[in-house]
Amino acid sequence: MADKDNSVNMVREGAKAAYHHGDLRAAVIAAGLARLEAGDGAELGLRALARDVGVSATALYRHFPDKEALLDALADEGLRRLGRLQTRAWTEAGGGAAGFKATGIAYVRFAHDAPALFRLSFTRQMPERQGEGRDDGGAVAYGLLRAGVGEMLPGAPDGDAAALHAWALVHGLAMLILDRRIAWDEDRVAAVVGLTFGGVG
Amino acid sequence: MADKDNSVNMVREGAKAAYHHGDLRAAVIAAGLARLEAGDGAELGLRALARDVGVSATALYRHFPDKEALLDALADEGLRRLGRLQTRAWTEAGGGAAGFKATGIAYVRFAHDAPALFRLSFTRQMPERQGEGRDDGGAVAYGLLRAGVGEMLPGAPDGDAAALHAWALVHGLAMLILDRRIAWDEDRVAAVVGLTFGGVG
DNA sequence: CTCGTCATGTTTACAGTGACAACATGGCGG
DNA sequence: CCGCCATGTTGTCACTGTAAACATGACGAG
Repeated sequence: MADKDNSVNMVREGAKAAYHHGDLRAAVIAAGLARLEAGDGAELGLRALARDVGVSATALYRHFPDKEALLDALADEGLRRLGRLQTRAWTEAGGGAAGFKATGIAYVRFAHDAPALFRLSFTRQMPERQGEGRDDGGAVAYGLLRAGVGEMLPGAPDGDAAALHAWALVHGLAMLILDRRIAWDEDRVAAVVGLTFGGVG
Repeated sequence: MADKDNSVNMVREGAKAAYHHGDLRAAVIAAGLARLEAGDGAELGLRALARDVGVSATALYRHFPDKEALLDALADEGLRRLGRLQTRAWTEAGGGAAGFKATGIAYVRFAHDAPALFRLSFTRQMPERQGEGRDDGGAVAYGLLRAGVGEMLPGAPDGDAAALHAWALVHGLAMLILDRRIAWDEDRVAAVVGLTFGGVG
């Protein structure tokens, strides 16, 4: 009658299940992403996450030192996806001014489409040793941004400021939309982004 | 020896303490702000907050339906402070282009100076009934922004887009700084903000 | 084949959290 | 004087992240 205890036990139903999972970690990350994609306020606790995979909660500690590390892994995957979306938008628009603008819009759209993942990805604070060889998933996104700015404004007096300006603009739009300060409206976003990113749309 | 139990009891030391606090709620909010100002990752739990005020944890439920409501109150105060800082920056700079720019910089500086409070203020999602007479603390800030844009660009083709553009820019900068994506550097911020807000600095 | 090793997963347990119900306190109006 | 009732307290619950001890089974050495 161990009913009142705060057990972390999971109920194994299928006798099929092997003792070792094969590739937990990957499975956990997948489950986490799925949970993030389903609902903005999706709460992902260790127990819930572990149950999704069909494993006991503490098993996750064999693959992540603590919950923070798990969230970091999810965040990194989020940045990776964002980078992919941006590169695709760039190429599909044929590069140049239109491509650069498309990149910015893709950034905001990603935030709108996957709010929880976007928020998680950027809310996670950068590690303290940030100077050196950061190989964050976000590196792709930022590299693309710099490249875009370089192509857009070859002789800009302050390329750095311009790049930061563009980034801050789309990031701000994304955040304001996520926090429901403003409503999602692709045309409006395009108009605002066009003010800085140039291009006619 | 009720030592192992998960009691919510607080240890009253002074016999001085009156049974009724007088003005809890205000005291709780003050304590919450103090806790937010001390450290970025300041954790504010009900028990800790209640202990600061010298009251039992569940007493807070007499003044706030739940923790969310408490956080909402703190968030509102944060927006209110932000609005005050912006108006002051505006007047101190003498209005006009310089004042508008100062307003933007004040926004980012506030985020840097009170990171936890800023984040809390904007992370709190707007209530669903957002259309009508929102009397959020943020109303001041946005009104100021619109006024600034109106003064700056009287005949702008798309004043709405310009206002949103300015807001998103400073909000994005603030968020990127909070999440340590970029470092706080007032000169750099001023340069970036100057690109949109005009003014020579 | 048998055995030991070792990564992986499970049990049990603990301290902490937000929240609710039942009870205590004491100021204020009839 | 007395009872009402807003305010504060005690006890308890379900839940969380996490650590320690234990179980399982794949795999290489003798």
